[in-house]
Amino acid sequence: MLKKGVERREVLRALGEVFRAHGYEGASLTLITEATGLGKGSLYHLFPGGKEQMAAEVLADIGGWFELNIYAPLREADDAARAIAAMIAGVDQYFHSGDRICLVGLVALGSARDTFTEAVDGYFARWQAALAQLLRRSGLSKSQAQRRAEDALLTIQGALVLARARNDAGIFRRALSDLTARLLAPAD
Amino acid sequence: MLKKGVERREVLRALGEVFRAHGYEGASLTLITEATGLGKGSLYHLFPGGKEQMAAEVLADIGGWFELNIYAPLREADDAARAIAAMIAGVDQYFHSGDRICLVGLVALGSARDTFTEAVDGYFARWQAALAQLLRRSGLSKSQAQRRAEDALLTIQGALVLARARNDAGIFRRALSDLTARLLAPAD
DNA sequence: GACTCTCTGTACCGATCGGTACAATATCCC
DNA sequence: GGGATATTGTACCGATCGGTACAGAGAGTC
Repeated sequence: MLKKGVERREVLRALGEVFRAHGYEGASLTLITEATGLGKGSLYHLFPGGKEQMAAEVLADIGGWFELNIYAPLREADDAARAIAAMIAGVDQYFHSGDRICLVGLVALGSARDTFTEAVDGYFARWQAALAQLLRRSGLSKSQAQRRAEDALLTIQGALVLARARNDAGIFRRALSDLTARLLAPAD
Repeated sequence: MLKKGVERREVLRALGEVFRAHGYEGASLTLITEATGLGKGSLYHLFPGGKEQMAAEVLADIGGWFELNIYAPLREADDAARAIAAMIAGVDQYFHSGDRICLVGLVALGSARDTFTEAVDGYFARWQAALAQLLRRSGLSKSQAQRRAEDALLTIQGALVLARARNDAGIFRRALSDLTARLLAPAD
């Protein structure tokens, strides 16, 4: 029998990696059973809603991780430089320095976006809001803060795409480094 | 009978839109026949290599478009500001101001990347080389030029992802505008 | 040990997948 | 018009898709 809380989290992690590797459409139940070590019986017992529920929970789990490790620290910080460094470090860790892509970005590009609109939009919306809020506290105007936060998110996503396309994780590391400087620059 | 050159190009355009909308794995032959108006018979007559050949030719076609409309002008330009403005205008046109995603980026994120490594890598490599070459001629160091070109590509890709994720094409337009300024800035 | 209730492996479902075979139909050249 | 060739629609292939049914194994309780 499952130790409910613990095991489910591990299953979600494995599910996340399958969806990351093959996309929502490409992640067949065969691949999923292999990656999780769970047969269809267990899978549909855990997720009666099938593949859609699995993906939804994975996205929610990712959202939870970012809420805890990225957004909340951003909101609560009083030292902007330190908070931004922490965010960059967290992002670097989460994406394995560019070796791991962003599932939310992948879903956003595919046709599964329509099924998970809210999760996808919310992921970026909350991130941008938390970051913009910090930048605003550090002296930027509202619109400048929002624009700069937008730039940060798009840079991270683009760096992940390009790093994977060119199979060069260095692209991601360089982008994060440049981004840090850009976020900390004085208002222009 | 097909007027070979003309019709094939139109078929490739339709194929491109299907792959853009559903990804490589998600683009079923049913969707393809609907989008192209061609039955399986015609499809496999035109592309004996099946789906893989279709995608390969679509990617090659895209590469050709960028070669002609983006890379070559970049290489041949002598006025950097004008050339960069032209590139941005071309990109804005191609991606319908943020309403259309980049198929190469989408393929890069999916598991189909391994099948089309060369096309995906080449698309970005040629772009970066052409842009870096121009920036170098305009006075930047080799490494600065390369880094700045890399930043340009990643910004465009990220803007497309974020614009689609948040369903806000304005993100793409703002990113292109900022990018223009960043590309034209003096060496730092 | 018997009674629950949770969990899981297996067989199976209809639908659809990418791809093939091929006869029928156009279109071309002469 | 006839013969060659290019193109197409349709039927069909085995494999796999996501999902369901259900019997039985496993664990917890008394």
